[in-house]
Amino acid sequence: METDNLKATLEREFLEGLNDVQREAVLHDGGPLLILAGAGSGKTRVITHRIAHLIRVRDVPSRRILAVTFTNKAAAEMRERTETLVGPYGRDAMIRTFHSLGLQILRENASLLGLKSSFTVYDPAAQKSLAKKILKDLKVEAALLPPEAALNATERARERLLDPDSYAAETRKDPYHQSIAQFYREYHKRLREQQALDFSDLLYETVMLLQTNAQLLEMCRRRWQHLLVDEYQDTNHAQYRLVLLLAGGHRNVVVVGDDDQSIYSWRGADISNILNFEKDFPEAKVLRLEENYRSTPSILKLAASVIQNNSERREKTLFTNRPDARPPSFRLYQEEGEEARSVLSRIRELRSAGVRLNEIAVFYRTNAQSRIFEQVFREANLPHTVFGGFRFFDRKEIRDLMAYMQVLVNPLDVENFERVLANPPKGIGEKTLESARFLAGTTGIPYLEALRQLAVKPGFRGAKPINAFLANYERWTDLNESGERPSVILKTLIEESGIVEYYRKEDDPESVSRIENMQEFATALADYEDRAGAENREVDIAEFLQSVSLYSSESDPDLEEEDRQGVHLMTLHNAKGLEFRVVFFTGLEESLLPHRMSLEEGNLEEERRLVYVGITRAMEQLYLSACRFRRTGGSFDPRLPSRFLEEMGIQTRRERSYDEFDSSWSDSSRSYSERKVVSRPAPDSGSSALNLVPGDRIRHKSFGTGEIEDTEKTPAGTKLTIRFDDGTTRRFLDRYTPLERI
DNA sequence: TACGTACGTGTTTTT
DNA sequence: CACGTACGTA
Repeated sequence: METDNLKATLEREFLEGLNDVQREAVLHDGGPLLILAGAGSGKTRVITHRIAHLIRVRDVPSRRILAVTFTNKAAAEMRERTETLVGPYGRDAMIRTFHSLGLQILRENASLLGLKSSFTVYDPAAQKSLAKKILKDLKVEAALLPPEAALNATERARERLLDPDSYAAETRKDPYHQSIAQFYREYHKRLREQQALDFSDLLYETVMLLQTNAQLLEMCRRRWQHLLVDEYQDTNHAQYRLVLLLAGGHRNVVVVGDDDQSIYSWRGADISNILNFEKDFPEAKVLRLEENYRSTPSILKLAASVIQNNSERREKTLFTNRPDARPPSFRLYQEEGEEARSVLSRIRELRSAGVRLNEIAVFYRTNAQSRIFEQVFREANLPHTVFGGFRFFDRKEIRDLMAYMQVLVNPLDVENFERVLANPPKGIGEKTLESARFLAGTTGIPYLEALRQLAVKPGFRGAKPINAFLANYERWTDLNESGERPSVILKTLIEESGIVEYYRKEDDPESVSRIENMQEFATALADYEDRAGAENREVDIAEFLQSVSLYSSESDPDLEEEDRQGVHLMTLHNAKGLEFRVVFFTGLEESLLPHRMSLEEGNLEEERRLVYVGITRAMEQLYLSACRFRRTGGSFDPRLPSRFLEEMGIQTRRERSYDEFDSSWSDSSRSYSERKVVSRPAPDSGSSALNLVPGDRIRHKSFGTGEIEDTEKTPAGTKLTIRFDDGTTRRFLDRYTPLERI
């Protein structure tokens, strides 16, 4: 009786504040459920409340629940919010990313794959170094097939679950595609020889394992009786198959997503997974969450005006009952420095008006754009956090040390071995590495053994440094195998590898920070051990490296909370799933957004979704901006305002202040877009008429005199490369650049 | 042969 | 601007 009362109370608690559709989703009995959740419609809320409901009201043991997301950040948030609802009752719920789920299943069953559970997960650097060697061995010109392209193609194939044979079979017979097929075959072979997997393998091999091993599949289905998948619109084929496999028995699968927010097609995401859910599960119930709780009506309206231009989408209308606040605004700046300084001063105003800094975000399309904001904010002492750029674990000295640890765990890992042999420099160069590789490759002996044999080979001159290294390596291996604490091993490596001496150069502040980073790394590992120790878990190097490898490009797990202070700087891709009171959406320029590359790939609709994602992150205030000119690399190029601004009905003809814009825009966005008031800058206000050729002398009003070095016809006009007399080289589009012939 | 430096060249998004 | 390659020196 008492428990019934308790349950009723809990049930009410978990439904409180939810709308009818959200309640229906939480209460959904079982079986397949598709939730089409518009931006800001409370989907994370629905998922976490449903988990809470399952555990506390329906008595599902938390270890029977599996929730899958795409990013560690999202998983962490989901875990946190579940804990808020059910406290320790949710402790055993498995809330993870697809990749970490795969990794766990593979570790537990490595032997079924013919791998040791100590296998290595290659990071992009290791992948690339392996790819280069393979292409060289296959004698494929780098110009024909760059390593990145080869890797990209193989990863796409892997995501489609094509093994090298089926890939070769369906590949066109031109030399380019044949080279890729050949590459894929060799790449896969070498990864396995080196006891290594790459990111796409974590999904591919998991699917293969479950497909070929009925017993294991049955175990997984029994283990996870309820499956919840977030951001379903971003699943690739492998992830999709994984969901079908895991849900196959009980069919208790809830997927949540929004086709308008699919922004990862370039990573193999297939929007038809969400569009066809009802075909895969004909008995599926479909719910639509269309009430937005996040943004003001004018922000939502702006978002709708953009996204409605997409043709491939499920029509839906978001509405909100929130009161309107300050309408979104647009401002055009001269260059990115001005844009950044203006954002800074607006942030200062917001701060004095009581907005906390971590409620503010600055968005941009590419990571390179963060630089100017970091610089301006740093000079102004404005606290800020950059997401997704280079992080602690990406630093060279840290990666080097991780390679040292990695080869202690997996001596067959050639990529990390070569990194270790080359860093810090120890008298072992490219030629030696090549010989060892060749010896290992032709005789089939392990790389380490090849190195040993090379050192005693008559006539081989580079034996001394090899022997010195091997002696070190054996000592470190003994230390590891004697069960020494990982942090002690790391400290030993820092002291004995020569890495400190190498980086300790003169009074370079850079090298001081490198050495500090290494110490910090050792401390982080010691903390990790202590935390695991508190749970009575043994930590080995392999486990630590794994936990780091999956966090590679996200935030540093340790510095997380404290460092989250200040204004958030991030790419649009990083912004998905987050919300902020105030959003500065910067760099809305042609060739940046839509990005030139996407345009060439015919991916305009995805760029539009990116804009949609950006706009819908804003709760109260949204500031859009673009620049007339932008410095990229060495040159300073003119930019046109993004076509998406036109779609929003935003007037971009001349520079306007925020207030001017507010009054003219606020309530008439439609009529602007219908009249197409946006005009491009005059087609030619530059120097096209001069018909400049290499060798001509010119004068530029800002940069002085110089000589035309090169001209190149591009779709946008003729691109001039000018070498100025001060020695600098700059590139301009002739039609935008007034020049004087001298 | 190893390694540092000078130059030239191309530039999205990330688990 | 930052990375990768080509070259020159020890």
